[in-house]
Amino acid sequence: MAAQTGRVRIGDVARRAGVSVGTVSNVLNRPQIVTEETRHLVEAAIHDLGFVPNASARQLREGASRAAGVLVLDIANPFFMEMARGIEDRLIADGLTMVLSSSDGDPERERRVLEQFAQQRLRGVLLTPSRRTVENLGVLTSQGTRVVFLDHKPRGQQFDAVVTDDAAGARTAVQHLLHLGHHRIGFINGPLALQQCRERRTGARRAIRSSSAGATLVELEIDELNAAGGEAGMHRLMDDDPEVTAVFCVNDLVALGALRYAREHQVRVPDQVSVMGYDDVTFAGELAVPLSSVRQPTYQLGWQAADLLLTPDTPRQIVFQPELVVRASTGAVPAGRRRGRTAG
Amino acid sequence: MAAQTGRVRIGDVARRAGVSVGTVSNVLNRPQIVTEETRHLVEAAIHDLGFVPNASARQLREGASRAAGVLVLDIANPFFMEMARGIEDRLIADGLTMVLSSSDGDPERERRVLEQFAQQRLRGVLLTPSRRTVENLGVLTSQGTRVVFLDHKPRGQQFDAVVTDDAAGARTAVQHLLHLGHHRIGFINGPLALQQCRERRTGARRAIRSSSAGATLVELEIDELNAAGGEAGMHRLMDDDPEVTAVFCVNDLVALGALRYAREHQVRVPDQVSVMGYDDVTFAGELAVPLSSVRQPTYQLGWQAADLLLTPDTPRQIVFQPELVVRASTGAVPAGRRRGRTAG
DNA sequence: CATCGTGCTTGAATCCTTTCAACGAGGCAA
DNA sequence: TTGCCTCGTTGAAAGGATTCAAGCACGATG
Repeated sequence: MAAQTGRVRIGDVARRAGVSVGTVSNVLNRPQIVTEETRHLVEAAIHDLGFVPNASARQLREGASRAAGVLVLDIANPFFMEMARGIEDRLIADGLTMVLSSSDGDPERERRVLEQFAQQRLRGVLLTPSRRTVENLGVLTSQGTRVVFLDHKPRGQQFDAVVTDDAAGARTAVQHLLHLGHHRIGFINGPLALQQCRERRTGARRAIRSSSAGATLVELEIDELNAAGGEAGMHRLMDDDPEVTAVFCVNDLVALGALRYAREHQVRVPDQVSVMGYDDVTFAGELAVPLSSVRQPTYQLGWQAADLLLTPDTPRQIVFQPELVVRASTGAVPAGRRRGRTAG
Repeated sequence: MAAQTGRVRIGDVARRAGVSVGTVSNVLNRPQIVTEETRHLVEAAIHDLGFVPNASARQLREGASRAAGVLVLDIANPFFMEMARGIEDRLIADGLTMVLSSSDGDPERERRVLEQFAQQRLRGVLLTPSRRTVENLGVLTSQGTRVVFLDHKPRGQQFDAVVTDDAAGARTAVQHLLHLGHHRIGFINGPLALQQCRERRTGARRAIRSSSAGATLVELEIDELNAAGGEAGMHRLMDDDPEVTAVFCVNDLVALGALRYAREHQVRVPDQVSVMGYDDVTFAGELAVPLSSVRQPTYQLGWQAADLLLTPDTPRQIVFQPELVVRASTGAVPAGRRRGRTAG
């Protein structure tokens, strides 16, 4: 490649190879219809000049870009990144790129990102919704951009979606705690603006309601779905309601924080308090107290969602079932707290 | 916003507002030079028609996109995502978007991504290099795209870079183990194609060489920088060299795997073997055996790198110093193994 | 009343690639 | 030799926003 700094256009390549621009374009996009000889000529010219096609011009002409957008709630959460991996692998198979962004659960930020996506005329958008997502969606749909919901979907709407049954997962989690004999259960939940938080609440409540012995769910809402939030939540919970013997955390990062609080305040898990997470991230099994959790087929979820985006005539909604993973962080109710045996 | 499905162009807006396309463009890009009255007129038309500017057309004309590219080694590693957060926050301040991609340490994949970046005429690219990065860089530099190296830089080259002194970090880590009395130290390293792996090896070796009592570094290379790799590496190490009393892992995910292996094979940490990580990711302190590690100012690293990209006349290279974090996974040499006391 | 200035608006030119109807060359059949 | 086909190549048009020199209107000044 010659030391070529200036802008090299397709016309320069054509001139150098002694062919027309149309032919160069053909070499780039439909090499099979070009004579081998011509092709070599053009390829040599491209190489010599260091030509790199201008994606903007191509997109402008083609009307759509060769990328799909992905908007997740939290880029630092390994759960979403595992999902992104599944998405990217599927996209690459069709020669598409992934544009990844994070809303941090902030509707305004979400709006900005979706606006960007719309301006880019992406081939499609995959997103994990927050409460106001549907309003923000207008910019995309008005451009005819396909949208697939990831992990959750807006209630009662007919969008394409690949989801796990969060209500069922949360229900299973709380049922697990009930089976262990707990009857006063804390629930450290995130902002209810998030679909997943609402769904998981629904499931948790459902489990409580259908328990034969009357049990209580002590609900709590934290601002940020991370370890710091979990720590703060556990703090409030332990202070406000010392009767709680088990805590269900809305995800594993939050549970991580809850466990941290317990360790630092000499609350033994699970002897004094059981703790349950959600998502079953990589390190859940490796913690000081291996964390009981609810597993989702994360990679599959992403892969399927991308697949749905690329093959429009498949079924519209795919639901995965989550799976309970029991480890050491959940156990029987402490002796002194068992129902009916308090005091004596 | 009217239900407007077809493609709306800037000309349509102009016609509807009764002004020229130039004026609409001015409203979009330099609202301050347009009369308030005209501006309102145009904004109303934009809203009514549901107009969304076409980014491709804009970029084509402007010659560069309003985004910067970020290429990391592993999208699933919380360390890199924390860095990405720093980058994005800095970019947003200048109205830029972040395009995030992952090379998985695969030079061929890296090449493809950089090619994509080049075609997109990005405002700049931030990347964590693998060995062959410099060769792959040609496509970018020929387009005049600014490049800033992240976390590591190619040896002996004059590129813009924001790095931590990895050699120093690894040296500190191994010195810590030496101070504890270990003299046969395992080193589970990743592919030497990765700059960071080479640097850390350099530091580790340096520490060994300058130890007064002759100590040995037992080096081992694994294919993948993740927990599975760490588990396999620990396995090989324990089998091949039972004399090893301490293991330095090239990063925390690898250390996670090493700890997992130890737990599953009844190797007590740190009583029988000390384990040391690198990066100090979120959960390092919360593991079954809290992990000693080396902390980098991760978020700052990303933020500074983006800042360097955006303000070209600042110093060319910024070096952060890493910091030793001692936790429970490292301890004194087991009694029976102490130097000079073996057997009796 | 004429002239000059100020400041907003105009619209043609430009950015670069893809597409496709039209063209031309060469082979084959009549 | 002429006509017809096939197959590869050509080149002009299209795609949509930005830019900037030129135009215009209106108010102020001499």
